[in-house]
Amino acid sequence: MHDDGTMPRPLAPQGRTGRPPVTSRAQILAGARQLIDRDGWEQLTIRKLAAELGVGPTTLYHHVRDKEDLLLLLITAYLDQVPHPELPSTPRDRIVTAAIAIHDSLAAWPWTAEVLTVDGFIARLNESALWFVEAILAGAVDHGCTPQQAVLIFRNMWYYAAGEILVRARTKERATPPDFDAFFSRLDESNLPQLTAVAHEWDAWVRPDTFAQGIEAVVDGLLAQALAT
Amino acid sequence: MHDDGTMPRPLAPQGRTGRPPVTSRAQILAGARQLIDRDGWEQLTIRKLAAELGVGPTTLYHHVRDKEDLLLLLITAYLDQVPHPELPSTPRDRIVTAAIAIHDSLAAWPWTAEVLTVDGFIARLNESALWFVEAILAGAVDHGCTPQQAVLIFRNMWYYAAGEILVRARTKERATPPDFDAFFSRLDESNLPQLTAVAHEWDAWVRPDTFAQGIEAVVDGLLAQALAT
DNA sequence: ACCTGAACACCGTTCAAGT
DNA sequence: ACCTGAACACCGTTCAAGT
Repeated sequence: MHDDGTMPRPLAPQGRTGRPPVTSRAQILAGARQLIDRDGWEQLTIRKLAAELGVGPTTLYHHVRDKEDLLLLLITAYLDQVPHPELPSTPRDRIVTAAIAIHDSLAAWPWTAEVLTVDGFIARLNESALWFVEAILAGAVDHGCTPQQAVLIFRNMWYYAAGEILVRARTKERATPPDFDAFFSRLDESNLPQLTAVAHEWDAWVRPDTFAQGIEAVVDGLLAQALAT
Repeated sequence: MHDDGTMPRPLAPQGRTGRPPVTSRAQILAGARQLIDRDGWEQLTIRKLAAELGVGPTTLYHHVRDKEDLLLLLITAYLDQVPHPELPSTPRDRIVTAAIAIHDSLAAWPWTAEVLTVDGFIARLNESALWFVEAILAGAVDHGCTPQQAVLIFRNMWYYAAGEILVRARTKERATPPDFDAFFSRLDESNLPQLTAVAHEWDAWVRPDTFAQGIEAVVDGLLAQALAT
């Protein structure tokens, strides 16, 4: 549990004492975001960020616990400013809408994929981001699920969304993958007939973003299973 | 496209020439696996692996392209030895059975999560592992899907499975997460009623492995959507 | 043909010393 | 209180020189 910067710090009697700060957590987060947007996610290192801010690398450790903490603060601040969508009237559509909104926000900033799977990620979100979780849980309960079913539905949707973001984030843009031809030629048509039949189309079929369609199928499947038991 | 070691190399006229090899790709893969099993995934570095084998670190680069290549070879060899399950008679159950089998194999060796999302992962699998992909595609087609629908169903199942493995692989074993109490106390009951209501149960509800149940719901949702259009 | 050590170009993080 | 450089303990990879 650490200071989130919203509490005014009690001042020493005669004002501040000791060496004055040269930076702050807010400046560090702003610098990190700038560095990522300008030079790419791979360029975000503690040392480069410090250089960007014009401070010593070790100074950052007075403002964030470690690099993972920095990343979590960054994603939290980002999700905090994501607008909440208008929710439709049926519970099922509310679930889908909330899921698409949070997914699209994360997918738009692909480096977030690197932090999505850290232990206790959901528990570290702030209230604005938890609004999406609440919308999904409430939608499931309104649809007729028990609270426990709602939690499991959320978790399964999270697996799907996180998997989609992670796989796509690491799929480079490219015309045709380098060894795709080698891949096709290795296929044994008699053992793998379906795969052989679709091999040449695979890349083109799999490239378009079908998250919205996919999450609808996932949600419908999960809701149907919950209500059937 | 590189030598996969199955082709006999043509010998020079008078037999081999030049400095004799001190190791081989097979030995490197065996050493890597031993290192992971004994010391954990984090301990697998090029340098430590070379030390384990008693060779110079740079020697490995004559047998594998780079570290990612090594990891892919390792997972390929592992998946190659995974037994193919008996497939049930209905297409829908064949899809579910194949998915659970491949998931459980990957989940049993959690470090594989690190490689699951590399670009073109599926295209680098060998025939034995592609058997699972074929089983899922064939199941979908037998159920009445078009080949394109079958490919998208496979891809969506892959997102779900990969997400589950990735999230779980990074979730440490623990009684109760350190700042879970802080998490609960931050929640505003009036804005987040559902979340507040389930907060204390969340961890216990989410901990059990429900992949088999989840993939059934996902498959049913995807198949229903495909047949409806 | 294959192996090697040295070197390059980095990392995240700790810590004692300084202001 | 806060900042700093030096240092620790590493990485993956390239490359010229060796056998």
